[in-house]
Amino acid sequence: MSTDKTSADYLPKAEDCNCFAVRSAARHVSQFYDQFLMPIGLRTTQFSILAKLKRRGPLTINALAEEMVMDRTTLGRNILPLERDGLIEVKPVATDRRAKELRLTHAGEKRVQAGSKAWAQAQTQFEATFGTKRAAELRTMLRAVVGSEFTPKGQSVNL
Amino acid sequence: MSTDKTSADYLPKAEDCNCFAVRSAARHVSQFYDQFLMPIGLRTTQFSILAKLKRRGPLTINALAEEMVMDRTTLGRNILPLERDGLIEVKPVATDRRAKELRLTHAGEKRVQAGSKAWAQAQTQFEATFGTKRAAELRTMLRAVVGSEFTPKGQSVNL
DNA sequence: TGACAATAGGCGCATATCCTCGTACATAAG
DNA sequence: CTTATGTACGAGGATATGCGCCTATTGTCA
Repeated sequence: MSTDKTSADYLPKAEDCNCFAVRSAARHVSQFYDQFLMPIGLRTTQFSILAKLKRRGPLTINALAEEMVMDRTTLGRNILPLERDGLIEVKPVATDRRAKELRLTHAGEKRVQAGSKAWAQAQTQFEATFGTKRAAELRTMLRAVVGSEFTPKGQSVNL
Repeated sequence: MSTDKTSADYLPKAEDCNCFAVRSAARHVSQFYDQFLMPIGLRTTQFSILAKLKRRGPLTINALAEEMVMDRTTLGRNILPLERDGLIEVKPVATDRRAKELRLTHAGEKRVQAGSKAWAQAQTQFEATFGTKRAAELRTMLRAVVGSEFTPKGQSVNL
């Protein structure tokens, strides 16, 4: 009788939602890793940033944000506490006065060092429970997710 | 020659980190689903909350938080905009004056209805790209992650 | 019944996340 | 050289996330 009969009133279950699944898992895992990094004085996000800088060397905000699969403005804020605490330096790029280069300081290097040990403990304990092989499979899947372009909502990707 | 030689200075790669993997994927997927829900006036988290309430019926903050794999205080804040916009009602429980019951309003029901359609589009498009079967496998793995108790850092769970 | 542990939430603090709009600089077209 | 377009960030606004500390209430046990 009512007007809505096309799609009915389907109510998505949380178990079916890919978004909810990955978000809730992210919360769960983040809390776990955070417990190991907290004594070091780092959050998981901060450790990720520092470790990435350590590996890649100095990067601009845009470049780093893209690697982190993170919004540019998000990264811009996330580096503030790191800069405040003297773990990174932010310097303008000589060849392009718009850009800013992020570079690990000596203190930052030491913090990464300490964080790496804490991270290794978390990682080991995680995989002891979840399984090393399974964890590798999970990461492979998640990488595929990140690499996927779902063509947001503009339907076609025509430019 | 330096003093540190026990654990060497291993630097974790981002590709190996389970935490980074799930967090970056969560950001990526969240942004995608958000684009569909934005016209409805909902974030993914908000939609999750409303949909859960629709399914489970009225719940207390603690009960809902546990189902959402979310910190109690986080949920307590997340419901504020929903309450402000009249999508949910917050009432004290008669039998326990400490507890508060969250209940969908009529407007909330309609919003969930609209959100469900947007969600279905996002879900469909996600799985069209990522694969329905693969997505199901991924969710299964993520559920397992959430269900895992990694015995945080107190080693043993003795109480 | 009175002390005490346990439970339900609130609040402040700090970060994380992304969007929109605006600014400074760079590059290509004319 | 001037203008149009594109790029790198910043600021503001709003929600998301979790920890530690605090209050109110409930349940328990001597």
